Amino acid sequence: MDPKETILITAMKLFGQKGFEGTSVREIAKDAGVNLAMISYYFGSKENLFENVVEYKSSGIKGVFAELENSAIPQIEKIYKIIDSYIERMFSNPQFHHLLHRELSLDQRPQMHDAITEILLRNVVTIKAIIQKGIDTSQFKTVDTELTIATLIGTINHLLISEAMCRKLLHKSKDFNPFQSKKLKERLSEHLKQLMRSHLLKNSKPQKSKKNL
Amino acid sequence: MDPKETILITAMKLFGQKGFEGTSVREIAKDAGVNLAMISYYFGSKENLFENVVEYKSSGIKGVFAELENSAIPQIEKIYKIIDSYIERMFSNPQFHHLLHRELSLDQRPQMHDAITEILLRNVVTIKAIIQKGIDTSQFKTVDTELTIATLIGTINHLLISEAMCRKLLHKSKDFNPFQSKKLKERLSEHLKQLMRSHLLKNSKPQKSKKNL
DNA sequence: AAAAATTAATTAAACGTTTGTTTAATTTCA
DNA sequence: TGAAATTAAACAAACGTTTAATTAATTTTT
Repeated sequence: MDPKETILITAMKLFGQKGFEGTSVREIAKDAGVNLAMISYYFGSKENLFENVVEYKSSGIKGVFAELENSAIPQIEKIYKIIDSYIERMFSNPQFHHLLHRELSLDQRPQMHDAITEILLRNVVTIKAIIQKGIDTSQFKTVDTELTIATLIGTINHLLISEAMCRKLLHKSKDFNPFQSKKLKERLSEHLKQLMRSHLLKNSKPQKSKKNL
Repeated sequence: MDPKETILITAMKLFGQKGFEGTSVREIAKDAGVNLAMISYYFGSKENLFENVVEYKSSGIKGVFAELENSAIPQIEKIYKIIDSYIERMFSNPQFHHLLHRELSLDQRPQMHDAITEILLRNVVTIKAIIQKGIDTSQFKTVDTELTIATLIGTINHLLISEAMCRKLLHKSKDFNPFQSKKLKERLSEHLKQLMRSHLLKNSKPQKSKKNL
């Protein structure tokens, strides 16, 4: 395989697990099975490798909600799709999300903050427009759109902070692997949809789920 | 001042800003105005200093909700108090929260994960009991209590991840300091209370705020 | 209460490793 | 033959920690 890409993937894994300062270039080289000097040869410096990792991994994250904005379905259903899309994406690579959040919370490389916030907030404009349209067309109550978005993303994120905390919060045993649990994703989806129905819809009947089928 | 405490406070500040691996003991010593060897003398090792920092800073965080549990006020008002208490606490020391979350997301010192989750989830049992009692006494709808807690804490946390992202999410200019903004705390409090009203209360009329006074 | 003895606190210097990066030589491939 | 890729070795700097010597504070003895 392309050694450059191997380095990127390995670096992403180790930076995610151990942090930037906690990972040595020797470790990356060894794990990737390439010579130490190859990293400087391809990327110049450790910091530049890091920037390349972020760029490489984020290039796959597209603005998938743009088409949703002008779709004909009810606004609340667009919210449902956004919820499921976010859950899917964030659960599919928790380590990369750790890396991004960790970097944002550090004062070490502030020049990267803009790039990372851009990645994390890539779809916020679209979501905001969808909620606002819901309000304008009287489908939704008047809510704080920006903080509603914080609630959506923040709830998902809170479960992804660490496996240990997620397990403790949900009272699960050690053999429960939260980040790979399909059940948890479905439970989270249910919760967020119910939450957003109550929060956004004007005549929000407590729409019961599977229980009374 | 007591040099031991000076070291703890300085270490907490630098670990919060630059991470554990990103901070050298020489830096801590210099910033604290003590000799380098004093850190080993008092704390034995850098890692032990880190554990002492977490212990030192978290000893102040008490379970203030215990008394609330058996209070006579409506359950939803207990939720209000919890919301304001969490906002106040988390906004009062964002850096320490960064430190805790960062440590949890790392594989570096897993022996600390239990201690940190204990700190972060210290009041979860109480909150859960309050929501559950609300459900049992028919004040609240049937909700996912655990994920409701994730929503509460996760929403606040999402705004605290970084000043840069918070500003971008709220479309504020660079001179806006989110972590010290009283207005933002009030706005967040309003949002979460409205959210929890809709989510929890059975007959949730859109209870308007200041706007129509 | 003063002097001596003992413990604690503080210091500068050095320890051996590990760090990110570079060099210069070698191999690979077109 | 020549450019690109890969290697082992070396670089200086920074790292956490320890040492041994010195000063400060406390306790014990007279």
